[in-house]
Amino acid sequence: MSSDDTRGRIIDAAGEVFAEKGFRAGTIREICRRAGVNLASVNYYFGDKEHLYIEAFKLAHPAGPEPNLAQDWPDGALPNEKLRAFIHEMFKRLLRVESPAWQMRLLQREILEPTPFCMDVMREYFLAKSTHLMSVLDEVLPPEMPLYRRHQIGFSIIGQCVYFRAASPVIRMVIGEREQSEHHTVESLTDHVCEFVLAGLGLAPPLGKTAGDDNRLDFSRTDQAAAFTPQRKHESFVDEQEQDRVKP
Amino acid sequence: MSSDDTRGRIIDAAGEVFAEKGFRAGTIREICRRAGVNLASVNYYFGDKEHLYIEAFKLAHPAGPEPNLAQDWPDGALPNEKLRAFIHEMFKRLLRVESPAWQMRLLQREILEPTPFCMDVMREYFLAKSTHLMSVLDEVLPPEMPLYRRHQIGFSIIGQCVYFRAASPVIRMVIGEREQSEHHTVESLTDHVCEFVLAGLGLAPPLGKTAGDDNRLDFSRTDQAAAFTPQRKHESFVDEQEQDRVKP
DNA sequence: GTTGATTTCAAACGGGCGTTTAATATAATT
DNA sequence: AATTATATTAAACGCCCGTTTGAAATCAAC
Repeated sequence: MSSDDTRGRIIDAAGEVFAEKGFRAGTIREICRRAGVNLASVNYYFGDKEHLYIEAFKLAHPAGPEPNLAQDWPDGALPNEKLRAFIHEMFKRLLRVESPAWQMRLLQREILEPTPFCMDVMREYFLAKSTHLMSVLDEVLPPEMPLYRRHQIGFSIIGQCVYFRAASPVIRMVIGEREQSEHHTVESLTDHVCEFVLAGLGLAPPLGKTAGDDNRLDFSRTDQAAAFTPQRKHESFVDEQEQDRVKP
Repeated sequence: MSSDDTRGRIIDAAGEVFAEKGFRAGTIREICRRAGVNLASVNYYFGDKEHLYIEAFKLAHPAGPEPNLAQDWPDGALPNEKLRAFIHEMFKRLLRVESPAWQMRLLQREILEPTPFCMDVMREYFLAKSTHLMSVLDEVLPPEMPLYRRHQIGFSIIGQCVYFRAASPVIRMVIGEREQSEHHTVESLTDHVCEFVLAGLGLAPPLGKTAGDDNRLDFSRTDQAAAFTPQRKHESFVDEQEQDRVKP
């Protein structure tokens, strides 16, 4: 258990604070206050703020046993099952609210705004993650598809997952608090991204209406859509969510 | 023209600096240095740093003429053409390197880490953007699909676009500088996301291999109802390990 | 040219930050 | 018990920040 000694308590508190506010805005004073230790302890145990951040990040990086290794799969697993497991794991980590919730937030922060001193750990982590996803995609994508194209597809999948987490404040502005808490859960988002991605890859039926004859462009567009699409629903965008926190 | 007087030069410089470093890390001193004005000018013209940020953000928000209004479309435009135009416009704004490159970066920053004083402008902007995307999707998605599902699809599309920009440093770590500069251009990424999204919606052929039936599910003929059968919730083979890492 | 308002300027203020220090308390070793 | 090593503490240092100030410069109108 790392939260017994001073050093461990500092790292834990640092992880929380840095994940919440970032490296620069997260202050040593708050970290020490939260850890219940003296201000000078950080410099005593870690030298300076930067090295404390690195230590916290190293702890966050391999956070928990990385379960998604290629050889972990049962031999008979279908590609869509593997893909689903990958996305599910991603959302579980991104959205988890349990005790060590800060690890993924810290990682996410490094993705979107890298600090110069963690590049090596980051590269290692993402190479592993990407390689794993690529190995799954390889079973699905045609062999003649160029590598850059496979990469684009992989990042499209990861990007969707990360976005739902990273942009959640702005998403809440659009769909309202209720819809978000109800439908942007691990399970619901996993279902959605899986459906969308698998459809794009041809492993599941497409999400659009299948009115036409084949999956070519469908020409039954405007009339049908205008007739059946309830326009009211768009007004529910405005969705009476009001939290104002404005300053005087 | 805003860049002639002192006030305008300050706003321009503030936009750049805030877009690069964020509200907190961007200092008034650097802004004034870049604008070539005295340090006290910010407080003379704007009162304080926060109001300067708001002014810069207001200028960034309607950056350029917003071309993507629903009524702008030619009446005969197909849904996939509209979708492509939406994605293309998104990437053009996200990846542009021309003179006012900072507007979208500032907006992107507010998406991923909102400052409390721009919420209103943000909400207005994103409601408009989302409503527009939804109106396009409505022509494609079956009318009985619930609203939350449409929202998820919309955010999946936007999320892909934003991610390619926001995570570009980490993406570069994985694919290398050459592949990124060569294939992560506005046109190449527009092509990719369009293909992927349209395939997911059934407006284009899927990206996966279509030849063999080795491990591929066959959806050659599916009725519409099949598209909405919920995925199995619990994949038993998915990892169960949620333990925290314990330090030795 | 004088007056009066507006704009620029150099300098400083107070506060929060990361970091250091030197003294003290605790533990370990002999 | 005495001595050394280790850990904690309160206080301070120096730095950069946003902000303020009061005087100098610039401009406008008569």
